[in-house]
Amino acid sequence: MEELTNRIASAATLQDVANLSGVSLSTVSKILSGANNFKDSTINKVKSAAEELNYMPNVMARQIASNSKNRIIGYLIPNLFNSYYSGMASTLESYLYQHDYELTICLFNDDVNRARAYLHFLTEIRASGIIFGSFNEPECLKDIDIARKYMPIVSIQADIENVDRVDVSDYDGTYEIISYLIKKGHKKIGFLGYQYDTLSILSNRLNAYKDALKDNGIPFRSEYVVDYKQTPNSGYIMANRLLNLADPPTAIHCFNEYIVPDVYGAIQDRGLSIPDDVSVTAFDGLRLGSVVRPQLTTIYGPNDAMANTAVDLLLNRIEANYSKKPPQHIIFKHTLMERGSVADITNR
Amino acid sequence: MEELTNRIASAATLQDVANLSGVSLSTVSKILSGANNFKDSTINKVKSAAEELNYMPNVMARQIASNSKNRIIGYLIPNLFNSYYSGMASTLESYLYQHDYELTICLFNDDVNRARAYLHFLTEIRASGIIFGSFNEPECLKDIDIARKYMPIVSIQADIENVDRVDVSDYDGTYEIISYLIKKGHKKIGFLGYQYDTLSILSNRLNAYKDALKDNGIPFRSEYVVDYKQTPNSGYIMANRLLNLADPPTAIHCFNEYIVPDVYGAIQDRGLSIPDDVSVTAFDGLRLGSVVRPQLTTIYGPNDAMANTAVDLLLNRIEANYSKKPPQHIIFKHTLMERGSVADITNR
DNA sequence: TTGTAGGCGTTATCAA
DNA sequence: TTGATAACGCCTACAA
Repeated sequence: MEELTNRIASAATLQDVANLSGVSLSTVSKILSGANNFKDSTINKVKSAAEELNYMPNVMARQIASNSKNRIIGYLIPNLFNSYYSGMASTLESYLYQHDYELTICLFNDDVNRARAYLHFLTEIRASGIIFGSFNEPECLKDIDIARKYMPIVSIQADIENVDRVDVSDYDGTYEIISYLIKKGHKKIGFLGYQYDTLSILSNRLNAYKDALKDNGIPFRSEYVVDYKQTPNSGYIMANRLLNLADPPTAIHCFNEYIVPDVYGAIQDRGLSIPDDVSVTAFDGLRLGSVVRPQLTTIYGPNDAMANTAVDLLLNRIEANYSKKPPQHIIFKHTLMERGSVADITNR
Repeated sequence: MEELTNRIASAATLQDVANLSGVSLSTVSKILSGANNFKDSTINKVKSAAEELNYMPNVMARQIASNSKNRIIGYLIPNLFNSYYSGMASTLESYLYQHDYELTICLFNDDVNRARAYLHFLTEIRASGIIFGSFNEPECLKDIDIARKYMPIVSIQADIENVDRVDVSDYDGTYEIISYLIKKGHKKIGFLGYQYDTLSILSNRLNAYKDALKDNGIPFRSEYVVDYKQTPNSGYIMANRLLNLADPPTAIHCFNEYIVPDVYGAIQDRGLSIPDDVSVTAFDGLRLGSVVRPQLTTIYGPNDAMANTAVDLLLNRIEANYSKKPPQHIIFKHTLMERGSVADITNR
C-alpha cells in the first residue's frame, strides 16, 4: 500500500516511459506531443505507461531542446494592499488565459532589491514578457535594460523609456474633478499624494490640480498638498495632516483611491460627516469607491481596458517576433463618476 | 547609436561569452559561477565580456545540467479581491525572500480549469514547492496528487489529504464570538457563509455557530443562514437576504471578513446604523476591520504566523529532501478583538 | 510506423 | 590555471 506522505517520486523522464512501454524514447516523445501516425496499440502502450508513471514533461528541457518560447508573463508589482494592483492582476490573468499564457504575479513588497531579483528571475527563466505595474524604482532601470534584451516589456502607468505603455488621462481627469469641486463652491481643496517625485502620473495629477486652481483664480496653498510614502495606512495619516490644519480644506482629493477608506475613517473619527463637513474625491474607479458610504465621487480610469490593451501590445511584440515598431503609448480617457461624496457648498 | 525599441537581442550564451573573451566555454562557466582559481586577467576578461553581452544564465539549462532545484515556490489562490489572500501573499513573499526563494503567485480567478493549469505549470517547471491558498476545488485532487510526486505541498486552510497544513481555531473562534453576541443579548443572529459544501473551515465555523446557539438554548433558524457563491459583492447580496426577512436578525456574523464592507453598505443603505440597529461580527482579523467605521469586532486569526509556519513546513520538506515524516497539522489559536460593531441589547 | 543521432545551454569530471 | 567531453531531459531531422 502506497504511502501518501509528502515526498518526491523519482520524477519520471521520457526514457522511463520508453523503458516501461518498450518503445524508443523518440517514439514516446512524439506520441506524448500528440503525434497520430503510430499504431493505436503503441499509442496506448505509451500513454498508459506515462499515466502510470505520472509523467510530467520537464518544461525546461523541452524549451532548451526545441528552443521554443514558454508562455509565462510576469506582472511586477510593489504591493497588493492597493486593490488597484489586485484588480489589474485579475484582469490580466483572465485575458492572458484566453491567449493561453500563464500569468505569474511577482510581488516585491516595496523593496527595490526584490524588484530587481524578480526581474532577474523572469529574465533567467526566459519568460515571454513582462508587464510593469505602476511604480517607480529608478534603481531597476539597468535591470530593465537587460531584461528587455530578452523579452518585450509593457508598462501600465509606469515610467520606463522606450516600451509600449498604457495610461489614463491623468491630467485631464484630475483637472476635471478639481474643476468640479470648484464649481460646487469649494475653494479650500486638499490633495493627497505620494512621495514619488519622478513618477509622471503623480506629477501629471498634481500639475492638473495646480492648474485647475490657477485657472479658477484660487491661490495655491502648499499646506494643502500632502504626500507620504505608500503604506497600508498612509491615507489615515495624510488626511489627518490636512484635518489638523488651522484652516482645513472643505474638500480632499485623493491622488489614488485605495487610501479613501482610511481618509473616510480619519474624517469620521473626528465626528465629521462626508460630504456635509468634508467632501472627498479620488482617482481610479476601483470597486471600493462603490462600497464605502457615502459612495465616492471619483475619476474612473478604465483599468480593465488598460490591462487588456497592455496584453495586446505585449503579445503583438511577442508573436510578431519583437518587431521594431516604435513604442506605442496609448492613453485612455477618464470618466467623472458623480456619486455621493461631494457637497455643493456654493450657498454657504 | 543603438535603438532602444522593444526587441530581443540574440540572447547571449556561454559560448558567446567564451568567443568574445577568447577562452573556453567551460572556463567561462566556472568563472561566472564564482570560481576564483583563475588568473585575475582571465576573470576580468570573462566578466567584462559577459557584461558587454548582457549575458544572463539560462536557468533552465542550468537546472537540467546540474539537476539542481530551482527556488520557485508557487502560491495558488482563487482570487485577490479578498484581501485575506493578498495579505497572505505579501507575508509569504517576505518570509520566502529571507530564505532566498522566489514566490510566484498563481491566481486562477475561480476557474477550476485554470487552477489545474497552474498546477501543471508549477509541476512542469519543477517548482520547489506549492502553497495552497484556502479554497476548495475537488476537481484538482488528481492534479494535486501528481504534483506532490514532484514537490512538497503545504496547505493554508485548504482541505487536501496528507499534506502539511496550518489552520486557525475555526470552531472555537466562532463559538466564542457567537457566545459573545448571545451574552450581549442577541438571540437573532444571522450567519453569512459560502457555497463551499466540503470546505472544512466553513463547516467548522457553521457547526460552532449552531452549537453555540444550542448550548444557549436558542433555536436554530435556517433562514438566518445564508450562503452564496464568492463574488466581489456577495456580502451585499447576502446581507440583504437577511435584512429582507420579516423578522431580521439583530446581529450578523460573517464567515469571513472581506464581505464586511459590503454588509455595512447594505445595512447603511437602509438607513440603519451599526451597531445600534444591527451588530456585525466576522472572522479573520484583516486590516479592513480597523478601516471601517465603526471598527469591526471580530475573531482575529494570526495570518502572518500561519503564513510563516506554512513556509517553515514547506522548506523543511524541501531542504530535508522530502522526508517521510507524517503530515503536520498546526492549528493557531484565535483571539477575540472587541471593537465597535456590537451593541449590548440585554436591556432592550 | 518506428528508431538513431545530434544538438539545445549548462554543469561537472577529468585530463592537460 | 585551463580545456575537452560527457552528461542532463528533451526535440527533431533523417534513416530504416
